[in-house]
Amino acid sequence: MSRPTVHDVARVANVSLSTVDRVLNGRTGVRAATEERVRTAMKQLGYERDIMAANLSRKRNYAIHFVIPDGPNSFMRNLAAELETHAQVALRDRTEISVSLVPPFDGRGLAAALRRAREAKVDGVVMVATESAEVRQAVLELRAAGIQVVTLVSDLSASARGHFVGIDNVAAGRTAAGLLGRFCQARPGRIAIVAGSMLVRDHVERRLGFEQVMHADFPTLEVLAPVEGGDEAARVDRLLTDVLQAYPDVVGVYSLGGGNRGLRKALDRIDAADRPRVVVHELTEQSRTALQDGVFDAVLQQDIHKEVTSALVIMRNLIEAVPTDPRTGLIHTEIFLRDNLP
Amino acid sequence: MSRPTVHDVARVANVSLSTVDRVLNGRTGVRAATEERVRTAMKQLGYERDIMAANLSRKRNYAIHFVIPDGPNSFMRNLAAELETHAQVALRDRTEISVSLVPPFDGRGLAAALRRAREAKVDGVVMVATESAEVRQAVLELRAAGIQVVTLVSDLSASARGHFVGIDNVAAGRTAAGLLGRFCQARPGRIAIVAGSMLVRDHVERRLGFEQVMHADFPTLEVLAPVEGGDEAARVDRLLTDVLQAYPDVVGVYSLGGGNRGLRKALDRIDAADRPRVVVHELTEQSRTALQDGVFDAVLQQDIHKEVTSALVIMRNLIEAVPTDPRTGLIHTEIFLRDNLP
DNA sequence: TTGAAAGCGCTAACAA
DNA sequence: TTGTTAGCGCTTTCAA
Repeated sequence: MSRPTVHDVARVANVSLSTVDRVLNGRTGVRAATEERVRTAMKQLGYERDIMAANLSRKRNYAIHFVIPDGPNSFMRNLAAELETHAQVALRDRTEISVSLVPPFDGRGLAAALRRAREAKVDGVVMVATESAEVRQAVLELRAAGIQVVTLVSDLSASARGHFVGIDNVAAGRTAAGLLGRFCQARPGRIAIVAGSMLVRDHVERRLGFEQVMHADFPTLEVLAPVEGGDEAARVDRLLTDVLQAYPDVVGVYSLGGGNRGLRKALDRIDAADRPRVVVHELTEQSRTALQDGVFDAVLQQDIHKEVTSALVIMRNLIEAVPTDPRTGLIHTEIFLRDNLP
Repeated sequence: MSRPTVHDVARVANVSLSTVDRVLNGRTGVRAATEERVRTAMKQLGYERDIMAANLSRKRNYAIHFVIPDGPNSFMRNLAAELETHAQVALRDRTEISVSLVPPFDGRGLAAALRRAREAKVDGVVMVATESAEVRQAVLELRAAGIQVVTLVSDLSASARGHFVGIDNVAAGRTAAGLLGRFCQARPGRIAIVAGSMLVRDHVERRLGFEQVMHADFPTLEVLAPVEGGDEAARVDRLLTDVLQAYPDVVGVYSLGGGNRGLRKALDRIDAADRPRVVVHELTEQSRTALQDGVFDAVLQQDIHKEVTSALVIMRNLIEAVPTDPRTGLIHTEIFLRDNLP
């Protein structure tokens, strides 16, 4: 027995197709009594609308706009490349992806891009959020215009966004500590932290989680104050080299931002036997090689492909007002050792 | 500009809709010259068939049958629950999911279930494989009957299955070794392995990967021969207790199958300070609690939700002869410490 | 070997 | 307030 259609509902409720369609789509112009009859019929038959047929009829296309930061950050470059790929495939699912790049950490620029998206009358906006009052305002205006909003990678607090897709950065920091702490139990000593900038929310959260667990579970390891390398290789090299000279008993390093090339350089100056254990973020050519060479011990990563896929699924569900499995947006922080490199 | 349709192709090639349809679906009865004209038109227009419209027209329904092990193994219970959930949602995608349970580690029972699925004329079968000649034979028969086969969680060697969805179990074993080896560097000693059964490929592969890395990277740790607990708590408890008594210098345990409750029981009999480091598979109520209590150090996990979702996507693509992004079936082995429990 | 026409489940323009 | 009818892009009889 195949599933019931609008025809079946119409027949049972003793009305025409259009009337069924009207109540189905919440359009006006149906007497309460009639609507009731239709609803009863739908219940009775267990009717569920066939979204694909509906989309076919409507010639429905989902226009989804991504707003992501511009600049040299290799993670964001990967994101852009990922979107390029998805744009092709998504077409088959009646989804048109457009992308605009905005200056990083610039609330005003982001807000402007959101306004442009609203004027372009897209169906949904996915953005890597920067915290700012203007951005929150722009999001409210999008929602008021019936445009769905999803945050990606970086969330927006107290916002009207429909969903967040990304990893839990506090948990990532905690995980780094859980690993590094266990790795370093053979010889107590100090732990160095290399950050990009404490002006960036991810980094702040990662540091927070890291220190939480270090203090609670590995009290014999003393955590030094973070140095800020601005995600620049040369600066990271210089700063870390200074730290390693000032504290010869550094047994572990957590790098929670970019600039892994500089990190590696600094470490290569030390004898292999004396090198600290190292946990870093983001799987790149650099960090992959360093893992293989045994210079880095673990890499934490967020899978951009999964993030974009999830964002698209969530977006379509939001647009169709279909509920989404809450696990869809939850991106697990992946852990790579040299042993499970993809 | 909306995408080209069969009408456009027909017009450009100067043929009728049915002729376009014939070449589109590889049916016979088209002159070579005509077919060529149609193909040229499709190329020229960049035509891509709208699968949703095609399915609507065909009243296509995908009947997909899952065969999974029965018994108390909580990972498999979760899988069953997951399928229950998916069955509801999948209906919206014209997919009917059915499930049959077979005794674990029983090739004959699995083969019988596969035969029944063939007689039920489903479109595809997804199975958690047990290695056996009968199973391989049954798979060949399915394929001969035009039924697609996907293996889930545990693969079938030298088989005709169309795809495998699951984690890379060799890599998982290697990862376990990478973690456990680093965790145990403080005090050298022996490493115990608890397996379920060497009849399932995932367990064999995990052991393989584990021993590879242990021997190569941590030669001071001696790996004992695995004990087979059949994924049963009581047996795991008994076997591990025996091992721990026979070898008081066991500093690490890798449990690559089920029966974590038994594992925990055996460990609880030891003083906290003397307990070995422990890495296990599958996040369950049991293992989660043990992580929180510090009895287990790390849990490797495969996300069942993602696996089922991927299996369905791949299955539909296989049935439609549409290529699948190779990343779809590749499920990352997630690593949980007490610090990143979801 | 080819084509015309009806229909899949749903929507929308137009009538009544 | 309700109904009729013609599609959406594709498949499938049935004729030619």
